[in-house]
Amino acid sequence: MGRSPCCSKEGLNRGAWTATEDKILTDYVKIHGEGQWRNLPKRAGLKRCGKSCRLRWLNYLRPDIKRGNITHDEEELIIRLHKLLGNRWSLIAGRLPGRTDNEIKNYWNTYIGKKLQNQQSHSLRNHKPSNQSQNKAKPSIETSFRPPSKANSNSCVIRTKATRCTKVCSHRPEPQLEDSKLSKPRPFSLPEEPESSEHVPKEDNDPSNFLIDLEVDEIFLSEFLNSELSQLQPSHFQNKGDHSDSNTVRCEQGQYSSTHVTTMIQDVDFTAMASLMEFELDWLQDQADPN
DNA sequence: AAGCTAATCAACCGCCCGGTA
DNA sequence: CTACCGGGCGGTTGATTAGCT
Repeated sequence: MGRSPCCSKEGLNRGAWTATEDKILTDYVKIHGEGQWRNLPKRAGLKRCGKSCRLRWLNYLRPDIKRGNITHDEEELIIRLHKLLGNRWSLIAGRLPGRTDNEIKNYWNTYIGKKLQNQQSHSLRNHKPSNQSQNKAKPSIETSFRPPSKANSNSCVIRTKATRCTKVCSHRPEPQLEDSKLSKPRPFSLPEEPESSEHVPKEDNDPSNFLIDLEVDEIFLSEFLNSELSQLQPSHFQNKGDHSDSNTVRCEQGQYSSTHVTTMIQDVDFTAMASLMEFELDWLQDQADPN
């Protein structure tokens, strides 16, 4: 039994949103708030699917959307979060204020993934490892990256052709124009040596300072996943029903869905995790009350 | 200058999940 | 327990744009 479609597609506008549609949607959400997306188009007088309205609002019209290029620090954070969370774009976006999952996903698929691919192929050329060592290689961020299908056919090909990224702007103030269409960010070239970040000054209000708390998260999550979960029964790692793994967190070899983690949390020995929790709680307290 | 190619990213699609009646 | 609804998510598509020849 299939689901009923979210809306009748007949007579609805598709494709790019017009300024008028944007205004109608923005005005409506400002007055009535988010939610009830299915009914929103009818009530607001938009010839759009409710899902489309939600997406437009979340990815483009929300007032807290951060426009402009992804900074070097944000990129680092994305890479590290992706290492932890895999393609959980919404979770990753949750740690990057003002960035949307769609934006991060696109950014990953274009810049970062490509860069990592290039780095990988570069090291492969340099080291030429044996097949055996290749097969036993630990899954990494590089191998977990999957480029868009269009690029699949030649995903192993190293693009030597220059791209159109000619603007070097690793850290610059983003334009804040009224018309978001006019301020549409254009691509920028990634630094050749991402490790050197000395040219990127840190500001106090720089959201990329989230890197700091990521240190805690990463330690905590890694300890949690790697130590406690490894002691659990294999049954814990089975997906419930025949659902796909769309809601799972990939962490090296294991996959854990949020519900499984909940189940596992119920089963683990909490005293064994006390020190980890204390560490996290201390840190949280420090954040809440620095004095 | 024109045509071609590749990159970008907003938008779409389909599936899944949680809540509820 | 089941069906349905609303919403969210990740993967994919395609129009637009920019760079190259």
